Amino acid sequence: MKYIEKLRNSGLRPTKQRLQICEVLFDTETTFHFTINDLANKIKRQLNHKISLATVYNTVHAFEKKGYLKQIPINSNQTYFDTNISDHHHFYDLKEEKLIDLENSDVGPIKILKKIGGKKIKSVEVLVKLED
Amino acid sequence: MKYIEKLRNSGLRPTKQRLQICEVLFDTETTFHFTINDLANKIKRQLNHKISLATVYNTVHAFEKKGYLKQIPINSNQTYFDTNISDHHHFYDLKEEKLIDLENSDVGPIKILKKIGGKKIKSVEVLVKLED
DNA sequence: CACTTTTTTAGAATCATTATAAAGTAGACT
DNA sequence: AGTCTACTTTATAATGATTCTAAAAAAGTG
Repeated sequence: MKYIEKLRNSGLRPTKQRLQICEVLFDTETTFHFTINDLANKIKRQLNHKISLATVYNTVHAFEKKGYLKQIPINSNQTYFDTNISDHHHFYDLKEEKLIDLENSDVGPIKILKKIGGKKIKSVEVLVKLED
Repeated sequence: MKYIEKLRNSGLRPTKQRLQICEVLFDTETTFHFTINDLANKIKRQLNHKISLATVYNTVHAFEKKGYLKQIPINSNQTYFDTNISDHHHFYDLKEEKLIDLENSDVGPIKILKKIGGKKIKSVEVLVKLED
């Protein structure tokens, strides 16, 4: 199985649950956005059995820490994650409450002119809110 | 009192609590970032009495809806607000867990090349994460 | 297999936020 | 000032996402 190596290399034991979550997250044509709840439902639908919610939380956080998922900075009562870990941005459709990817190439280059002493820029994320 | 008009013009009755919250929020040299909890504490400290937490929530949301406050898009267990309602951005210092303003003039112009049919851009917000 | 460490799990705990509904207040009109 | 109505405030309860707990299960090692 192709995810066993990946997990081992990250120092994560390739357990049944983690491998199944990998399938649901990464065996897809396209990347997608999700909340923990979305993911738990998708797992149940797709694998026909449930994985404990605590495990889903643990796994998503572990994957995020390892860089296999990204959190999307947006204000919502739930946390949104993205399986697209490339350097990119988001539209947020306020009416539909839906996120849409915005590739880096669709945003002109961003220059941050202000510097903060002793700190390095880790990421630059753009959120474009849309209305009708 | 200078906030009475402002509130009335927004269709908000100028109640004692709202006026006091206006003082705490807007009678300052500089703008600032806060969570509801920060604000509730600041009120208690500065006015020497408490305003019900529910009222603080109600008022902050009312002010945000009217455009007197902005929510800052960031992932945290609490919601961050900003009394700086000018078009600007933020640094987020991951180590200190602190927000720092980033004026529009400190960010090169941002061009959003992708268009979404029937939707207008309401805002463009940049979050720059900082590490050591 | 025996042993240690990590992981999973159900359920409880936490904590920010929102809802409720009763009491208080503002504004308008006499 | 008094009356009326609609809006506000308030304490408290309810909600709901997330985290914690600690016991059972599974993985890795020899």
